[in-house]
Amino acid sequence: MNTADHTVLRRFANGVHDHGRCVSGAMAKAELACAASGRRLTPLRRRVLELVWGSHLPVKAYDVLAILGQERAQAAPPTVYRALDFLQSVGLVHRIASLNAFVGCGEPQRGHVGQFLICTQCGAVAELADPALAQRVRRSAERLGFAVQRETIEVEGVCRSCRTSPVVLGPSP
Amino acid sequence: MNTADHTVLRRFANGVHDHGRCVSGAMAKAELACAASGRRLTPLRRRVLELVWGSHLPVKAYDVLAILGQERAQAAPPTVYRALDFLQSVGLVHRIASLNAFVGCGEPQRGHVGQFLICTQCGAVAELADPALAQRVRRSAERLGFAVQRETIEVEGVCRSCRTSPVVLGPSP
DNA sequence: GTTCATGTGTTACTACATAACAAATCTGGT
DNA sequence: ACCAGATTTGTTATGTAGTAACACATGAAC
Repeated sequence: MNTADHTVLRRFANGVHDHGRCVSGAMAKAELACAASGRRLTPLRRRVLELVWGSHLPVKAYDVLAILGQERAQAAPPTVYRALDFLQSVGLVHRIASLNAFVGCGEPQRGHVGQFLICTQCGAVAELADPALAQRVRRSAERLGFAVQRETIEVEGVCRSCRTSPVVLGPSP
Repeated sequence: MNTADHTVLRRFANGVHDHGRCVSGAMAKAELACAASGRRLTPLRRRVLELVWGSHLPVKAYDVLAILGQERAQAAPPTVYRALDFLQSVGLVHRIASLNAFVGCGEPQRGHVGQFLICTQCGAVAELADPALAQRVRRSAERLGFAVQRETIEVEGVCRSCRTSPVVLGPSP
């Protein structure tokens, strides 16, 4: 669609799409990623990952907990947070610090620099992987003698579809 | 000290320094910034700003509350959060999302792109203003049709002084 | 099949943040 | 000085996010 698409790890859910395919694709990649690293994708962890992939919106831990609680009698905060910690450690989900929420990762195999675009209109989150940008951050920090371990870039703004077809909340005065 | 120093809005508190001057300087700038924008720097807000500037480490809201509670009988969470909201709106403090903590801003008058270096060893936070980097982020987002409103860049790593004189927690085995 | 590591259940708690309304204080106009 | 409206602060209560600690269960490895 444009020249930078190869850097997009996770798209905005613009327009109608078969979200079931998003989910099943993500689950398949998750199986592979876990198998490759010898980690166990248990039923619980699998289910939590599915719930995080429930939409293209970031998902709150306690929302996951609420749904999980309907499905199994025993579900407490640690149940969810432990699963999320695991999924993060394998690179299957990311935590968005500015939202206290989680999103599924579209490309768990690739490096994770943590670049996110957050639409303030529809709430959807896209993930980028722009190595040049990451490199730019690294150099800027290293000029000050700072050794970078992890970069978090969270950009708020309005996504394309919300710009072209903005949500109207009521008649303008 | 190096060619990029003009981009440093807030330094790591490396080595001994007269922190009283940091604070008094910040308070003077705060008075100016508020006067310029017609906002009121009340005694309460002033005191909260001083407490945030208490060190070069990020400060938690409830730590501010604890100190404030010793000084005045009436101090509840809203007391602190309202003051912090005000100070943020004037650009006098920043919130570090990944830490749930606050730091004073070294240059309230200048644009605030929100670029932070967080040392995982000593906990100190530096603030940068690298317009080229901000521009790079903006362009990367705009290629996807995304209109940037606010950029948050929080980089974890090890600062220069912690690299050169690392904190030793015990004898190495 | 016993052992050890890993995963999950359970209870309790700590930390972070805001809603809603009441009281006090400041500001500008007369 | 006085009043009216706006802003700031006090107060109570509640909502939201995340973790500690320990018990129990399950899996893999020998």
